[in-house]
Amino acid sequence: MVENQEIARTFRKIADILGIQGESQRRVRAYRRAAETIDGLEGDITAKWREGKLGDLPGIGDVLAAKIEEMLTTGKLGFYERLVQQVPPGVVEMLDVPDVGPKTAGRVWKELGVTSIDELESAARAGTVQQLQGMGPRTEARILEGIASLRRRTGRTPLGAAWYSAYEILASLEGLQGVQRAAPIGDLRRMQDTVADGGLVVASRDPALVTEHLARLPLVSELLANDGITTAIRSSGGLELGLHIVEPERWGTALQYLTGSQAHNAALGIVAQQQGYRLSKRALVREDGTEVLCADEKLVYRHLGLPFIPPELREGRGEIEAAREGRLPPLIEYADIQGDLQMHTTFSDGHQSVAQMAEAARARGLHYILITDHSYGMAVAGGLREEELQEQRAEIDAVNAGCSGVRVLAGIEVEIRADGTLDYPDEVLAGLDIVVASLHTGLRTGRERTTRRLLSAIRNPHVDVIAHPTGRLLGRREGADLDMEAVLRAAAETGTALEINAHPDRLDLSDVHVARAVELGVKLAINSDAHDVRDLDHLIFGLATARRGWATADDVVNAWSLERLLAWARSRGA
DNA sequence: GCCGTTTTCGGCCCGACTGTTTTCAGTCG
Repeated sequence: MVENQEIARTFRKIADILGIQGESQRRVRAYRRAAETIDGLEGDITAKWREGKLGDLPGIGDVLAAKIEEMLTTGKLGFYERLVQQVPPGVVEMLDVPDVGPKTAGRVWKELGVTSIDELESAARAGTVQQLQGMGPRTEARILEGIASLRRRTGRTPLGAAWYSAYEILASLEGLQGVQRAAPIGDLRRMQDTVADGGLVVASRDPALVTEHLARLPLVSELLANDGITTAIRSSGGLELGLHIVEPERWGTALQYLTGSQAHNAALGIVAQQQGYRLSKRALVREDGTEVLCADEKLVYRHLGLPFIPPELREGRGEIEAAREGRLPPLIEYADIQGDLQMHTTFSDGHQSVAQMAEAARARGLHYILITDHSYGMAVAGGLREEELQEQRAEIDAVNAGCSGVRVLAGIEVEIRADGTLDYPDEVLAGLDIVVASLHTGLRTGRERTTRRLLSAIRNPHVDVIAHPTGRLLGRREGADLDMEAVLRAAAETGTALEINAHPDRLDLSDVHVARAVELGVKLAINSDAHDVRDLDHLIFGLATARRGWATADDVVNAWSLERLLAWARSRGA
C-alpha cells in the first residue's frame, strides 16, 4: 500500500503546482480526484495495474494510467520531476497557509518574487502584499493570521495519522524474535488529538536484533541514532517516533514513565516521594538506592497506593487526587458503544449504499445506525431535497425489512443556515427518527453570529444532536470562534446532545470541551461521520476523546440501548 | 484530464463568504 500513498501524494503535488501555474481548474481537479480514488482503494494499486484495470478506476483515464504505470515500473515520474523544477518548493508550501490558495501563492511569487512562507510573512508585514491589484490591508492581515495559525500547529501530527502509522509498525513487531512486548507511549498512547512526542517502547533482551528488524520494515524509512543507540525512527509517512528498548522486567515503569504526561508524572512523583520512592523510567527507586522493578504498569500504581489510571486521563487534571479518593469515573469503553449516529451514503457524498453501511456496522458489532446524509444546503456534497429524503426512507425501510441484524434509523445532517434556521421545515424533521444539525459555512463570521446560529439549532426541539460543534480540522483549520460555555449550557438545558465527531481530522468536541460538558450534564454522541465503511473504525478516536473528557457510558447517547435512545429522541420532539 | 457519448468534443457537484471591487475573484467546504 506504500505505492498507493506515494502515487496519491505525487498527484496531489502535481495538482498544487499546476494550480499555482494557473492551469485549468478541471485539469487540476482531475489529479486531485485521481488521488482520492487511489487513497480510497481497498487493495494494492500494483494488482490493479497487473490486471490491466487501472482505467476502470473512476477518474483515471489513459493519461493518468500511463503515469501510474511509469511510477510503478521506474519508481519515478518524469512529468512530475520536470514540474517541481518550475516552482520553488516554498511557494507550494504557501498553500498550507489558510486563505492562501494557488492564485495568491502564484501571484506573490511572480509579482513580488516571494518564494517561501517566511518571505511571505516579511512582505505582508512590510505592507508590500497590499500593493498588488485586488489585495488590500485586510487580506494582508488575514495572511499574517494564517501564518501564525500554521506556526502554532507545526510539529504536531493529527492523532489519526500518527496512530495508524505507529500501529502498523507495532503490528509488524509483534511476534518477532526478540520482541516480548511493544506499545505506544507519550501523547500517542494518551490519545491526544494531535501528537507531538509519540513513540514506541519495546521490551526485549536483544536491542540490536530489534533495531535490525526495524531497519528492514518497509514502514520505517530511517533509524535515527544517538551515540550508536537508536533513539527514534522515521516512518515511511514522515512521522518521527521516539524509540525505547527496555528489559522486560522494567517494562511497567518504562511504559508508565514514558506515557507521561509531564504534569501527570510530576504529580505522581510527589505521591512517590511521600511513599519513599523516586519515579524513573527504569524502576521505582527507594531512598537507599535499591530498585523495585515493575514488569507491569499496574504494579507501579499499586506500589504507590493507587488504582490503575487509564492513559487517557494522565494529563495532570486532577486524576491522581480522584484516584486517591476513589473518584475515578467508570470511563466509557468500546464495548459500551451500541450504535453510530452519523454516517453518509451514496445519496449524498458517501461511498456506499444504506445496505452496505448497515452490513459494515453489523460486522463491527453495532446494533443500530443513523443514516445522516447532507441536506440540500450542502450542494457541494449532493445534499438531499425533501423528495430524495422520502426515497431514502423507502430504502431504509427495505433494509430493515431484510433484517440485517442492525437497526437502521432515518436521520439527516441538516444544515444550520446563516440565520440559524434549518434546511427543512419542522414537519419534515419530525418525521425522522433522529435529527443531527451542523454548520459547514460561515465558520468565520464571528463569535456572536456563530454562537447565535448554534443556540438557535439547539433550541429547535426537533434537533437531537449538534454535529462537530466548532468545525475545526486538525492541522488545517482552527475551530470557529464561539461562546462554547453558552452552547454547553443551552445543550444542558434543552437536553440536546453534542457530538464528539470521531473523524481523526476533527475530534470535535475536543477533550477539554467534553470535560466541561460532562460537568454540566450535557449528553454526548460519539459518531464516526463515516463517508466510507472503513471510516466506521474511526470510532476509537472519538471514544478516546470521550475518555479524555472523563465521560462514562451514561453520558453518551449511542452507548444506550435502542429503546432508551428512541425514548430520549421522542421525548424531545414535543 | 476524464467521461460519455454526439465516437470527437463539450461538460465536468455548486454556493457562501470575504474583500476587493464598482461587478468580481479567490478560497473554502
